[in-house]
Amino acid sequence: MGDCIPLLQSLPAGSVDAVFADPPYNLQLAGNLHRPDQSLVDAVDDDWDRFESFGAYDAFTRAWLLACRRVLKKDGTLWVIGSYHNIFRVGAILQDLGFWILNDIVWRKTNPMPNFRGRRFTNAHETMIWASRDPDARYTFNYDAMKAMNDGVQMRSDWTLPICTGGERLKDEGGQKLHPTQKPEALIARVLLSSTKSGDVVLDPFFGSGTTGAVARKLGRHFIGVERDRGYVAAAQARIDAAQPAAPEALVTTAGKRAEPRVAFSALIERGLIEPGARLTCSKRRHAATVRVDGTLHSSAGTGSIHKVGATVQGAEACNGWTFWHVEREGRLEPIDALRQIVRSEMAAVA
Amino acid sequence: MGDCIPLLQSLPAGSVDAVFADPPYNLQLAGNLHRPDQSLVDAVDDDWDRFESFGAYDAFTRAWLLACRRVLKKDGTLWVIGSYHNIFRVGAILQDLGFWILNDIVWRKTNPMPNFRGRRFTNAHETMIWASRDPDARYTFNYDAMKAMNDGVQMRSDWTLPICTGGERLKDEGGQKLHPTQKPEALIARVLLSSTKSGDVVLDPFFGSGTTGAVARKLGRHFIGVERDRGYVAAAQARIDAAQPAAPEALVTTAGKRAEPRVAFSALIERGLIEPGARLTCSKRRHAATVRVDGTLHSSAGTGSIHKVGATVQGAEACNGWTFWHVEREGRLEPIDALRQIVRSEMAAVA
DNA sequence: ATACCTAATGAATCTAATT
DNA sequence: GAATTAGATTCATTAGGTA
Repeated sequence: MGDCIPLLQSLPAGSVDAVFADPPYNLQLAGNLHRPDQSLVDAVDDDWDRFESFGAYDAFTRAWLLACRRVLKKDGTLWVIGSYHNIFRVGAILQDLGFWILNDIVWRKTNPMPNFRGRRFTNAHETMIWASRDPDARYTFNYDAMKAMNDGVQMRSDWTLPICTGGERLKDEGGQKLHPTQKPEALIARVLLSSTKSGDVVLDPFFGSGTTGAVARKLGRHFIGVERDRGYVAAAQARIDAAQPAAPEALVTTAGKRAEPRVAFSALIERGLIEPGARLTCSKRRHAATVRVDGTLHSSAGTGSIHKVGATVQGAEACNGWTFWHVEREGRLEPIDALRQIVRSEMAAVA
Repeated sequence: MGDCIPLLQSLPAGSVDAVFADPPYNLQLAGNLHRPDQSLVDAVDDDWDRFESFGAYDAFTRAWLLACRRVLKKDGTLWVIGSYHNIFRVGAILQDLGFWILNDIVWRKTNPMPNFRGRRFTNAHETMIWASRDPDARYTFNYDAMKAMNDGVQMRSDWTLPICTGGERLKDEGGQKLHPTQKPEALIARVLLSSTKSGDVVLDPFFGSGTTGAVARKLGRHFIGVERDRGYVAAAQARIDAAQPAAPEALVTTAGKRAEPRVAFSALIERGLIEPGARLTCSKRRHAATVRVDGTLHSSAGTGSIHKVGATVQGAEACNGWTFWHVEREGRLEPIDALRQIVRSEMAAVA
């Protein structure tokens, strides 16, 4: 328990195989945010996430990265997770200190918080940087384990996982979330399975609710966790005591690919399968509509999605636009559903 | 044709709506890479991607970002694409210069190059940063068009698109790829559709094969492209000349409620759609108020606009009175928003 | 036991026009 | 330029209650 920067000085140099760090993001939030239903969003406004300036954040970042660097073995690697608020600064400083970036990994959230005001893209991911202490490090990468986890093809730099909710999310006595930024165990598990060996020592300088410790114990790794908050330390200890070391294969969560991934009509335009301005008709050419650049249809009867316009022109309540609308190819009318299949086959490899 | 940093000085300040930049990535490749079948990977080893140090790359980055910042309108936005080699440095410098990050966007490649040596995760994505010139900018974001493109739900910060191959990839006389890092048109199209309006001016300081220009022309945007290499300039010019602008009616994209004309509640009274003295209730008849001749509401909780009284009776901070308040018509409760639509259609007929 | 409805919530740099 | 007013805005998932 304590501040990681002075505390890490007490550890011997070159004693740690890997670092996983989830530092403050420096969110710089101003004012309150409400959902459309008027409820207040519970923001991360803790003291530990407040910094006076980018300069202050940079100095903090440099200090903890240097402290981690000292305790890392020469072939060790370091992971840092962050968002666009801080990850660019962290990445640049880490390069300046001599770390060598091996990959940046995107955590795609299946269930992110939406953008309530409709003024930006839904912030649906976070970024992790994986770096070795030195450019010539002989780091650990369990290539085949990762490939096996990914259905027999190489693990990519984008990982699709849900955020930490439900029973996994630690609660306080009042039933409220114990820690504002608890990470899912599946995320840390993939980190440790990819870049550490059984028996390795993993250091987490911002231990929080102890996810790294719990996962390390389950996966047969040793860990060192540093945390300033007494309450978090106690909760983490209880959590880790309750964690059962499990067989690794039990932790591998198969992603459960959806049988038929959803395809937006606009994807056909983006793939060049349909041109903006193209004319769609029903199978008997009784109804027609024009394709617009954003993937909506326009007809004299109205404007909207392929389904909505299909329903409108027929005077029906609903319509499956994929089978209703056709496009002329080589003199023949073909349902746009056939084009959707082409996109699906491309996406299937990625899902 | 020329170097963007001096060339941008000749443009008037505040003259550009958006910047899309695909700068050198500073890949720092050493030695050759062969595929498992012994074939040589055609690496990006061009002179323009060589920098002496991180410091040299940072100075270059700061210079072109500053030049772009000068020519951007105050409400303009800037996009930069990069990989883990350079994007952290670009992002940090951009923040230091006062740009305000709006999103980081992950381009997930459906068909990335595999990792041939099996020593890292497949590098399957690139990162784009979208930033406004200033924190308080009133930037363009076509929220409803993006939502329409994404099958009716908010567009997320991760976009899944194939890399540029096949017929779209420009070739030289020898049939070899003309440019080593040509981006797919679908990627740039989504950038321009999301954050620019028809008729806007888009600047690309690293024009390369002219993808930004070709897409801008197709989508009815103006563009300025700067490129040092004479060969690329010629190829880009030919490509853009061949690009067909989309039909104007296809360019119209989905606009939401925000784009519709404002209607004062008093206009409903003036048109006889609501009588002074009429009783309004919420959808569950839990709250009620009376309409006064000047278009204000009166309830036991207070008096004022439809929005203010709606908020007051609920004890909420804000309220959209148009959707909150209902009026009884033919035995059924109908939101007053429906009456607003009648006024709007009358206004449209006159306009 | 199942289906259906309502409520809650998550690392968020979250408005725009008029007075 | 500051203050005020208008009014637009959410997705996936879990949990719990009711029919």
